[in-house]
Amino acid sequence: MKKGTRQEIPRKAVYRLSLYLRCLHRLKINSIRTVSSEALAKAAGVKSTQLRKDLTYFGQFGTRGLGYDVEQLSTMISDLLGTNSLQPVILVGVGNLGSALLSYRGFEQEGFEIVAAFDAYPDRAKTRTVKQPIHGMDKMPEFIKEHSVRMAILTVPIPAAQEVTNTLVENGISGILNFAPIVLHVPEDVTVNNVNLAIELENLSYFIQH
Amino acid sequence: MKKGTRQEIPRKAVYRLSLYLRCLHRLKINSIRTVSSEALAKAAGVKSTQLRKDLTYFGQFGTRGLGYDVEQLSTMISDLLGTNSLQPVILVGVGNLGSALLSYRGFEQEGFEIVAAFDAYPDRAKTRTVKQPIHGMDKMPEFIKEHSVRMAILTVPIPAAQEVTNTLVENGISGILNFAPIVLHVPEDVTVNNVNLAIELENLSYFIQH
DNA sequence: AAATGTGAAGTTGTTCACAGCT
DNA sequence: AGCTGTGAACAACTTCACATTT
Repeated sequence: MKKGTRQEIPRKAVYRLSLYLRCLHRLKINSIRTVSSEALAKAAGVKSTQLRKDLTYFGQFGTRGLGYDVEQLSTMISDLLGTNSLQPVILVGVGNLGSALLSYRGFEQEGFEIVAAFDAYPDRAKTRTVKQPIHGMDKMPEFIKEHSVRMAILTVPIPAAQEVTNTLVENGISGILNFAPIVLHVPEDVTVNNVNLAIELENLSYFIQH
Repeated sequence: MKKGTRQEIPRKAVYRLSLYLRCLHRLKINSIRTVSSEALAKAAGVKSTQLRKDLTYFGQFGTRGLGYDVEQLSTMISDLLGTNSLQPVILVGVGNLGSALLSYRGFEQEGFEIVAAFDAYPDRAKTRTVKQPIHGMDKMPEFIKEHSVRMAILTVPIPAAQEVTNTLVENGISGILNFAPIVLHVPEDVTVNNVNLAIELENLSYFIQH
């Protein structure tokens, strides 16, 4: 249905577009107007041919013999990713990790704002000093609808993860950043990105010995 | 040099081995002795043929007509990944995210112990209540050598990231879990796994609108 | 009968080589 | 001359089909 005439952008390419965007921001700060695929690719840690191929998935932005306009290219990528306007995000599960993420500066710079947090025991969670309001789980459905929230960060314990996910999905969330080390089952129009810190370490552990 | 006769295990397969290991642990807890590739694959969210192929990269563990011995298979995978013995890890950069990770329970269960933390301003960092000792950066080289630490979690600000990385590498660290949104340059015998939370959100942002 | 192990086929993602602009 | 854009070649990964074992 969604797979119309326009070609799909490979998952990995979308990920790299974010890397390019970071580098373009840095160039902009340094008042650099134009950049070649070679230079930008190097900054992002990829091959220049890959960068050019990635861009062709959604258009042509370069000038042959010259390179890319930094301002224009970053606008095009931001538009595509949907980070030009500030997007509201909610966080569910205000434990250690959850409260750290609530205070994490890295999101705002990239166009995301954690507007509220939810926890099964909001009073206990409130002892953590964060600027966002912390509500009970029962307030979640209404909040999501009222504020048209589409993305959620999930930092609840394993036993609660699937049930909370169901509630999120039922109320209109279509993107979940999941920190619970478990496979979440969701309808196919919902995207889940898993971040599993223990697995990342385990992965390192393998590569340092082989 | 290291690439002897034994076949290399694809990066993605190594990652999935960790997923299988999680599922096997859960089966063990429920006193389940034997499992088929079909059942285990389903729990891990992959196809059964992929699971079997992944396992053949490093051996044959199943019994035809029956399946895999849960205990034996999890031991084999743990051995391969190197998580059978508790591994010491250090953390550098005790800010919001860093201190959250210091308190995060998820690591210990999987065979990793954060034994110490380092920060440029250890006194400020010490106001955060974590159980690990927090040292100044100058103590790092000696500590790494003395305790034979090989893995590090990097949660320092961007401007410090490359310099700290150099120090880590010079003193024997060969695996880095990097949370700084920047491409780290390291010798090829050092492995860096990047976790970039803002990019994960940006990625979600793309997929919820396409 | 049930389930693994694996060569071969298929798919996806990456790099090359070079044509085509500016 | 310099650098982009892209079809074609290549490489990596996934799935299939089925022979093999218990």
